[in-house]
Amino acid sequence: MNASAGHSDGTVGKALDVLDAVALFGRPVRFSELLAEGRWPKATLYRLLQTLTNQGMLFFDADMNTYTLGLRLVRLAHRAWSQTSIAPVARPCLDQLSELLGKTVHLAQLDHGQVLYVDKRNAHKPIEMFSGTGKVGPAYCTGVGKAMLAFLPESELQAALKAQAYQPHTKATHISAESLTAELAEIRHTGLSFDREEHEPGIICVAAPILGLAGDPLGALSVTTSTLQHSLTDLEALAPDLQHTASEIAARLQPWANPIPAEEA
Amino acid sequence: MNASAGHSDGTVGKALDVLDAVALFGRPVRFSELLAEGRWPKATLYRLLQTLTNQGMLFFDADMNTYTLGLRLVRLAHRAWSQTSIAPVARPCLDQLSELLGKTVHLAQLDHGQVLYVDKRNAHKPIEMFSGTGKVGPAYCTGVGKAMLAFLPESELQAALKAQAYQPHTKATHISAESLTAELAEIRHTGLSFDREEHEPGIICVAAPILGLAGDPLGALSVTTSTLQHSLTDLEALAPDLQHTASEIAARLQPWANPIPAEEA
DNA sequence: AGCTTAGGTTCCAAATAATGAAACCGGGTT
DNA sequence: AACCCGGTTTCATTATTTGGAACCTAAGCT
Repeated sequence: MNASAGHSDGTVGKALDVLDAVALFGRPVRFSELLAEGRWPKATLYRLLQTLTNQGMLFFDADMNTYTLGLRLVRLAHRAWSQTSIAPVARPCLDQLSELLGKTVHLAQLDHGQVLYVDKRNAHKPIEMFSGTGKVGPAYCTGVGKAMLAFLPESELQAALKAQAYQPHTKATHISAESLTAELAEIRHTGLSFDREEHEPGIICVAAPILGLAGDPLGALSVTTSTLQHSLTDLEALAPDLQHTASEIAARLQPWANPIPAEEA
Repeated sequence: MNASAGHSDGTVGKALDVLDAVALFGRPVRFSELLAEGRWPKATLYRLLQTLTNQGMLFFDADMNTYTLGLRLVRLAHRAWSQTSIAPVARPCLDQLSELLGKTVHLAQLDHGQVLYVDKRNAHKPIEMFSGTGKVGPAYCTGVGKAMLAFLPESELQAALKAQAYQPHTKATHISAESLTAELAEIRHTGLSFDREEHEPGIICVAAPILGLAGDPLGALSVTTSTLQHSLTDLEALAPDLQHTASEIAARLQPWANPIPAEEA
């Protein structure tokens, strides 16, 4: 019945919940810390952790008595990354764009109506690490999100629109599918999408979709800044570079679009 | 009773095996393709896939009737990556070294006696994508592998030595724990490890370990080239740069090594 | 059409694995 | 010594998993 991200089916579900819990801590966790969440009985949690550790999904540091995400997961990570993400292909383009503009650049994909950030470059600073990438965000109130929604085929768009939360993060946030749809039409025309402080006050961005052969959105690219530093007009001036990079990425993605395995063991 | 295979404990184990199987395909997989592996009975595989899909670890494309790695996995993957892999921390250092030397550079970690490549930079070419990273290789016949083995504490070393396959990939490959152990002693002295065409004919490399506070191997760094372009002596000349970068990475890793949470939820 | 096959899906009783309260350890503290 | 705390193990009970076989379809073939 409960379809939300909870305790739905089976042992596997619970095990994965534990995995999530460990991941969520973002640092080595002690057994008791997880137990304190009160989500699992002692013995059950213990066995679950043991199983996951045996399986290499978790790593147990015997010295500290702590659990961390395991190397098997890292291995899966690479596979997941290179299979479901356009990031590896887009990387050089992102580098280039980032260097050219010297601003914060995001690369995102759409998944089940939500935005998944798959890569990022920070303004000049000596490359902050993975911050942001892997995070999931809303589609209806972000530049990249809207850029992708705008080019979704009708059936998928409807599903995606339904999946949005329409929470008023700021005064500018779209709070209904209707107002959003109106803007999407415009985005479809210009091929450009703006975040006008719709997600966070003071934060604005321009985004462009990365389109496949069939005009379907493969991903989106954005440049983010704050109202303190730039205006929307400033951002609009960056559009050509953005769109150029977007189409370059699209071009690199072409061959991959075909069903060509082409991989050795 | 069944303790032979080592894995396959419980339902979770099987589910994760299925996950691996899907990941291994490297492309959308049909139910029947997985079934054809003969590893699971029909109904069982079906339910496992369903569970994993419900859990978001797999994504099911209803049009094509295919399974792919799911969003939840991708999210976990990123966490795993940034938490248990030294790659994010080492990234800028790798960039620097790669630019300095203009050669192929590898970053690896040890996983159950095997080498896991976690990052890579290719010679000058505009950065070939993720090729290699995420791959697992042998420790006994690679530069990075030996570099890490050499600094393993005795007990772990014994376990790791046993885990090696000692397959004679080339004429230079170590084919026994004894000859390998002898070289490891030398590596421990010099802090430098060579691959003298032990894995692939014509391919040589220098590697240096990345050592933690306790002298334990956190990972290893290598520069690879071919005998057509360079000699071992050429590579030896790069040692200082290699080792400098290795210790720089080690230094960046330090704070993480200490049991300092110092982070809010 | 009729007949057959292949890819998926569902049933159900038996076999198995998960469960969790409670007991148990080992080592610090009071 | 008695007590607590974090972690580990036991064990009878319970619920889930299991997988052979039957069952759908939607193609393919004669």
